[in-house]
Amino acid sequence: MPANDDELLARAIRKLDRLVHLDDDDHAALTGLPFRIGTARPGQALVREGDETVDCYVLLGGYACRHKLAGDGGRQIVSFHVPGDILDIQHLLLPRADHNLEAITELRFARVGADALRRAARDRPRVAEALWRDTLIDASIFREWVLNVGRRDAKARIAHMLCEFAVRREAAGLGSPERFELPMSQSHIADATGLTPIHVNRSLRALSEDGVIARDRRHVEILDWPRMKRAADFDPLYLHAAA
Amino acid sequence: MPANDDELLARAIRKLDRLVHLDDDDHAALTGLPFRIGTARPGQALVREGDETVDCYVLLGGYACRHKLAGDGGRQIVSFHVPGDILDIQHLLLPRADHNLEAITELRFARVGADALRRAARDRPRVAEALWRDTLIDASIFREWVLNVGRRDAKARIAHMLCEFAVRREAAGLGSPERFELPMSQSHIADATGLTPIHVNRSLRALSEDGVIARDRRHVEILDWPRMKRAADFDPLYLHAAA
DNA sequence: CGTAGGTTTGACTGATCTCAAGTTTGGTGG
DNA sequence: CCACCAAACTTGAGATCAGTCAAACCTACG
Repeated sequence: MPANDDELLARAIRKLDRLVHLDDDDHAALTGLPFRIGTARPGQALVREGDETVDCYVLLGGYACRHKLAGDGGRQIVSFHVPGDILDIQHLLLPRADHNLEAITELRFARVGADALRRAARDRPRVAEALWRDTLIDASIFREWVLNVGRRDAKARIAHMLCEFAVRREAAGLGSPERFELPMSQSHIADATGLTPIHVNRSLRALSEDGVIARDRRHVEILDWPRMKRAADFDPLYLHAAA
Repeated sequence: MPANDDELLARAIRKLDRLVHLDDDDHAALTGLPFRIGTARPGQALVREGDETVDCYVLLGGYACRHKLAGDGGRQIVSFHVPGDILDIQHLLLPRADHNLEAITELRFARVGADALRRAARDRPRVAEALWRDTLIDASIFREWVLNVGRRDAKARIAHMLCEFAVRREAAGLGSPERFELPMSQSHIADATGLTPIHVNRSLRALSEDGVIARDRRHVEILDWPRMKRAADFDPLYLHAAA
């Protein structure tokens, strides 16, 4: 496991490097960016809808989500995030946040000034391209979520969310996709899938009874990956090998 | 109304100019891009999921949508498009299409080579920024759609879709948002909102009976815009003044 | 006209929600 | 180490929104 913040940040940059090959100067431009380390408690909001945007966040440790609120108080999570993810890149170019950014677990992150990052992107086309590409993959994931919430039944929706999470956390170097600990509560899963926590609970049990997953506390084991993919209607094309 | 293809293309470029101010050289770089005019019939696919990406499309006339298919055959429309929209910008940087692009009405469009457009973006930071910004607004709209489909009931979902369409077509210079013709069938609306066509029909009737809209064939009139916004839980912040 | 696609209506079914009540879990302080 | 508490999880019963199946009815267009 990476030991310190610098090494964790270097990982995030390597991730960008995988999206678009960066040369030494590009690397230098990114590693030279000033940043401040911050932490957050579970449930704490980092960015609120309507906020003016000042910083981007690089997740160093812990899990976070982005969500929006409906007028009737209903909450919709639009994405989950794992360490190494760069959050709120969209705020480099959009003046106001259109959604909330919230810690799920204890969080450690680096704040990078949006101005400085925007300047790096202006000066170095490949840096801009890598960041842009990252946001395009983000958008592809949102499209898949629209499909997930709009056209799949409860069991498939939840299974799909689990598949995506398993694959993305593996890509982030957090271990095997076959068995892992879920950082989010069943309420989080409900808000991500457009269901109620009660129905999430029942659907998770149904998936266990089907024999595709096993659960123990918040640990999930995917017993039969091909069958799980079928149950989830999961095809990782939409992740564009970001994961 | 604009008379010819060149004028229609100039409109699309002016739209980018509104996102990020472009100088004369930027304009020249864009207007100098080679393009081919194409047309499509209603229902015709322009891009299919899995396709290698070669071109971007600028919508000159008619309406289009992007959609994804679930394993069980269910279809989810993830966005509607009006003349002036640049489609498939994401394919500048992603090698394979993760969704389908389809004509709703008779369509007229310009195909621009992805290579040429990518080169323009590399050479001219402001061009890249404008295109990037356009894709970020796209992503914001997808987030709102996740919320729409995940957390609003049928009436609100449909009302929200109508509000967005009304605002965007007005922004594209296609006339008043108070009264307009819907290019899409009730099946299209169903696929966009995650409902069945039958329930869309009933919900549209309910909206009429509530007195917030009036319908005649495919014409829609929004009788009371403040009440409509409330019924739709519509707040245009997420459009980031793209519309 | 005749046909195909789109719209409308009705009756019934079913997935998911709501309300309500336990139970387990993990953390905190004595 | 134990008692307590809040949060999360689990289960049950009944209600409801939206889906399914089936059949007319438009309406545009060849």
